[in-house]
Amino acid sequence: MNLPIGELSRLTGVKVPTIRFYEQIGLIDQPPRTEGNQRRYGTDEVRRLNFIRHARELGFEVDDIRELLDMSGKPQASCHQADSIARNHLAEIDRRIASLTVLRGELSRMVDECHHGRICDCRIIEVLADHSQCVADHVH
Amino acid sequence: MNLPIGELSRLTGVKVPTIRFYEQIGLIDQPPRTEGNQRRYGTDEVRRLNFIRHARELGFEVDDIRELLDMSGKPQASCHQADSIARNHLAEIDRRIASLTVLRGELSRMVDECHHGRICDCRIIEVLADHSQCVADHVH
DNA sequence: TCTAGGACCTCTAGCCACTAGAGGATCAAG
DNA sequence: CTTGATCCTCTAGTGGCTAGAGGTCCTAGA
Repeated sequence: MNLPIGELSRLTGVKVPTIRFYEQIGLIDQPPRTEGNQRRYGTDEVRRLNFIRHARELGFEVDDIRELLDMSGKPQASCHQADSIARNHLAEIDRRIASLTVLRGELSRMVDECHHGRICDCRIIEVLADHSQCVADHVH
Repeated sequence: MNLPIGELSRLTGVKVPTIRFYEQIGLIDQPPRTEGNQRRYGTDEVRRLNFIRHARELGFEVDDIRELLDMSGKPQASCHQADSIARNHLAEIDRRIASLTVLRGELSRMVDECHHGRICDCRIIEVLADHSQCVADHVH
């Protein structure tokens, strides 16, 4: 216990400036300070910060994490809301994967059709300059 | 020709403030102005802005677009560089899809395991609070 | 007890690609 | 000539940090 910020950082894998940032936006509480004004943390903060890191790694936004943290502090409440946050996030990830996959298709077609000649014959530049052409080709 | 910015916006699908922003960062040239200081555009800007929009839709970054625009103005040059920009971008998209897919797997497992009870029994909260547990379960 | 240097502090600014809004000027149709 | 839609500049905000300046504190070794 009584960890300085660097130690907390090492234990949780969250960078020192990021911890201070999380404090600033109210994601973690202001910890007690030494007489010389340095932050000192306990094991609660380690848990909380780990929770935050896991959630960030799973792509949750800070506002979602705020709610999830609130919930984790009310063990008797229904987990309906947590479920709904997670499901929405999952749907969002699905949307992103879908749109990146469409993108990937177009890009890869573009790259495949480039015959490494001059700019004036280059499909990459051509497609960018006239996207409708590209779409038309594709439909055909 | 001699289009006001709103008209250019309608023709290209790029919002008015975004056009001004592109001018500010030097992606498009400063156009001539009326006596009353309003921007007037010609067909060149329509083409250029369409190019930019297509490239943005394909997820290219502004710096890449800058280079691609430069190239499209040098039709006799080799398209090697354009090809390389596009290939790098494709690789980046692949990386993003891969990491989102891993994420999707974890999230969907979490959501599936939630039995809609109380927070204290909720897998979603549990996984976030102790990620190692989750990974261990998965490996097992 | 002193000192060195690593860790800490606050504050500001920057990243990307825009978006929003205030407060005012201009343009074109009727 | 009036009206109201469009235009202008400027500043600030978005998200989630990251970087750097300029300074203070803590602690281990001499």
